[in-house]
Amino acid sequence: MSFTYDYPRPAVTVDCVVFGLQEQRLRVLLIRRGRPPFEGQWALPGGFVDMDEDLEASARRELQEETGLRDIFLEQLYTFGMPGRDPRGRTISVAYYALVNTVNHPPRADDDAAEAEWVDVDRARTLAFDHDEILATALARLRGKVRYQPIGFELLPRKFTLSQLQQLYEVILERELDKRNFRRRILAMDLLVELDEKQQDVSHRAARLYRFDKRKYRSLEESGFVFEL
Amino acid sequence: MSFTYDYPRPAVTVDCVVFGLQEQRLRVLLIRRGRPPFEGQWALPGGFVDMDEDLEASARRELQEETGLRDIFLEQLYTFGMPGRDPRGRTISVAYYALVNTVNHPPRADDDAAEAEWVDVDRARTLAFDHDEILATALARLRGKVRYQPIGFELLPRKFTLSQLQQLYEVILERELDKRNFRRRILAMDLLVELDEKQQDVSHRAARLYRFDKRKYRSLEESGFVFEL
DNA sequence: GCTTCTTAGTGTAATTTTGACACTATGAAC
DNA sequence: GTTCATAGTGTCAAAATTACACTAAGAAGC
Repeated sequence: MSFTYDYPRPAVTVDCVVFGLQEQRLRVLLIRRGRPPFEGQWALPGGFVDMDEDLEASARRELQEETGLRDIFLEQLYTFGMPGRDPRGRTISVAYYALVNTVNHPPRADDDAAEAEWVDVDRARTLAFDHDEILATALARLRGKVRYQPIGFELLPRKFTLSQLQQLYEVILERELDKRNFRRRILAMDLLVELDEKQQDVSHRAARLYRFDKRKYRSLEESGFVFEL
Repeated sequence: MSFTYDYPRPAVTVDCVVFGLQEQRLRVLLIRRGRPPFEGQWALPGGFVDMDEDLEASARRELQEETGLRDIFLEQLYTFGMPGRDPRGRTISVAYYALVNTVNHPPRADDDAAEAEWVDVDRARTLAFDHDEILATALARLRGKVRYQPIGFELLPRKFTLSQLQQLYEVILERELDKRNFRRRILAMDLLVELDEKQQDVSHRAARLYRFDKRKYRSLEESGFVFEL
């Protein structure tokens, strides 16, 4: 079967930059390509957009197919369309970035992807296509956005300690934060719920657990509150 | 002539939300469509992406063709691809937003566009396609971005007074600012060059003119400075 | 069970930043 | 020379930010 048009059309794909946190390092989920072009090279998960499918739905479908991830934070990043970025012909890629708690989401290769793996963002290099550039764009976006939108929580388990939260911000922003000042700030926003629970299985004093109250955030947001770290 | 592919492909377009300032109001440049679909309705300038042309180049070409605008601030906004957004069939639109000093850029209808006009952003409604949504997205982006990137200057003439700058921010952010505090802040950033010139042809005390020093901004930016209003 | 080790958790004082606020200066028009 | 419109300027109180160091808890090892 084939499809004919009066004017030439580019192919349209989606690619996803999935960030996760492992061992105090920021990671990105890559797949090893199982077919040409760039067979055997690391690449971002992604694929062609179906004709009757919304762009975000495409991204979610490809993620599920190639890595098993579903129901995660996903947001459009940027659209890359430089002629020549795909050797198969003109291809426009709508890139998304996603944040997951990697403990809940072990990688899993599937379908076209030969292999899926969490890679340290600083070590992910020479990816297929222009995926280095897409990754760099996603990193810049994450570093910018994390400061004025409470998206960092998406990288942590539902229950977390304040130290974990602080480490998260330190890893993303690449600078150290003062413990007391950090706690004062984040608690003053009144977005965290203090739980009646403590960390388990640590060989030192166990820290109190908190969770992020997304509903409270949404309602504060409506009354003009802006998250800012 | 026709073009055939093994799989169906969406059409890809670019659309531009061009903002300008006129009579202390924020305006958007619209064209009246000269052909179906939505013939006669107001729409954003835009059109189909050529096969060998970068996305931003497409946006600039369409802007020039339809409105005569060139060499302006232009940045990618978001990509809209909901099935059904174009009655002619699946169409994905990469939207850009632009900022111009409207004094230098009078509208001019051209080519496919029957008419081009600056419309008050609050009065622009029931545009063709999903252009209402694109405009709303662009407005939100402008309001967000103007606070932490010095892009507002793109809407003013090269030489401007501090009062004009303040009004600009008041219009975009939709709130009043204190004159003395505004001046203190903006001058403290050391991004404006005080010129040896005053306003001409005003029937009251003439204000000093300033210009934005983009080079200084870039160098401060590199050393970690962040613009913030 | 005592010591050690590791991380949790807490307060204050100095400095800086913010926000509120009102009058004089200049220059054109009448 | 009076009127009118906008330009331009400083201070003080309150709030926010920064820098900074010790005690508390609990598991591990002896």
